Amino acid sequence: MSATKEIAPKKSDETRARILEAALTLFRKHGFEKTTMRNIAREAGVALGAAYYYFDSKDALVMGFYERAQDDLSALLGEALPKTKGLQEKLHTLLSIKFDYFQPNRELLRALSGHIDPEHPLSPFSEETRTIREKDVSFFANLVEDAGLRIPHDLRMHLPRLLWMYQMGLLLFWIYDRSPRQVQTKRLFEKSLSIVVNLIKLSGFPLLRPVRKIVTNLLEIIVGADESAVADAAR
Amino acid sequence: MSATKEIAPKKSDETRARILEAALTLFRKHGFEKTTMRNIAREAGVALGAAYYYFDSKDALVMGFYERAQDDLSALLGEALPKTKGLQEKLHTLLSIKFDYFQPNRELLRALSGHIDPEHPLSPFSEETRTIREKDVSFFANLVEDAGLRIPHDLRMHLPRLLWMYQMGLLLFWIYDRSPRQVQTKRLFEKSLSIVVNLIKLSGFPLLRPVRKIVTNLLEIIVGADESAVADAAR
DNA sequence: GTCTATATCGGGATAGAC
DNA sequence: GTCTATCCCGATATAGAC
Repeated sequence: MSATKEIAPKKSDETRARILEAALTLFRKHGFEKTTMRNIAREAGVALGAAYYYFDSKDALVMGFYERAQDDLSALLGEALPKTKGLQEKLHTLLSIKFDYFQPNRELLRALSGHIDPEHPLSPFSEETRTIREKDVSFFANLVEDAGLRIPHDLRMHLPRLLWMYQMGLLLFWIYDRSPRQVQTKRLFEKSLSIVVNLIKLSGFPLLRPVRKIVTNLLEIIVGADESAVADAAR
Repeated sequence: MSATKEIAPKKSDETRARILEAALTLFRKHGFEKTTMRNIAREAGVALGAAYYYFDSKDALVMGFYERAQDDLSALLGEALPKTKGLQEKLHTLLSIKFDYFQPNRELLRALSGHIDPEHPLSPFSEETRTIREKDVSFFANLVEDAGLRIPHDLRMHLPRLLWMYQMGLLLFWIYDRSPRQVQTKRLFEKSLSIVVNLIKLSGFPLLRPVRKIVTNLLEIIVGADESAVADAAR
């Protein structure tokens, strides 16, 4: 009978949600920097200490935002992707959905884009965001799988991560795109996407083998650095 | 007689230098975040107000560091580069000198690497750092000039900026390289440099014209975005 | 113009009472 | 779980010594 643990998390989990909601509202309205924890607490109708009780820091609120976005996007993608065919269409759909989803929070993302240091908890490369990142990479892995292309093994093993980085690059460009309705990003997106897809399709072409080797060699140095850093951290 | 203006700026310009020096020392010793303006003032043997008299903010101290680095590097490069021959050797020398110069401040640079937003004064892409950046790009322009290669016009006009971005990428990788003596960066550097140089040398090869077009097209979208942003800011 | 001393404020974060 | 009080620090301002 006391299944309150799993079934009814209503208790004052709702307070937490209210605080997060208040924070996001204010972030969107006045920007991240200008929004103070005091404002957030007031907007949510709690005391400052209460806000800190639920979220260890202002950054923890951002983490809450990341997690919610991941959940929402997971649902949206799971819905839309199965209806698509081919690598290009799938990638186009995935990225379009992300752009649409993050549109209202573009300014917030800009304020957060400074977190590039893998040591920083909010960095897209940090240990703290690892599960989010890996889930995100897995979308690309599934997408490549479902596209059903024949891709050389050496490239294939890096492809999900590579596409994830392509996505991050596009998002970064988009965040700082000051053209009217981010049409520049749109242009870059369309143009680069077909190049990327063509490169992947061509990658099995025997003549391109040396080129592929050069690319995968570079990749291995970069990823290798990543892995030894992880090994480092584990010690 | 009263040529104090140009000849003897010793007055208490020296104080300014001392404050900057104190700041850098503390940044190196305790990191950027943990160093307070109060500490800096104390280390320099002046009052807090004096520190703010010379530097409007903690960030202004960083700007001072950038400017000094630019001056120092300008001298070092002007000394070393004329003794080199060929694109590869020149690029290798330039980048090696930068790595060596920044080595003691690697941690500081890591703390600053978050300034990626072109709106932020300390960003390498900001208006405030424009002259520094342009001077830096001009090193690459001269270097390409002096290497005396025949390079297609469409690529040549983008090349200095492109090489500058290559440099920034390497520096970024280096800043976060956790391998023993940044040997990973060393590997990436050697390997990528010869690829870059070979690509440039091959760029005039007629068969590669379509490839070059693809690259320059993408570049123009990206740079175009940059320029319209500048035009935007001017309005 | 150069600098000290000090007071004040805003905001992130914490301690401890209830 | 929630609130009040408090601390720390960056930043600003002011009054005044030299």
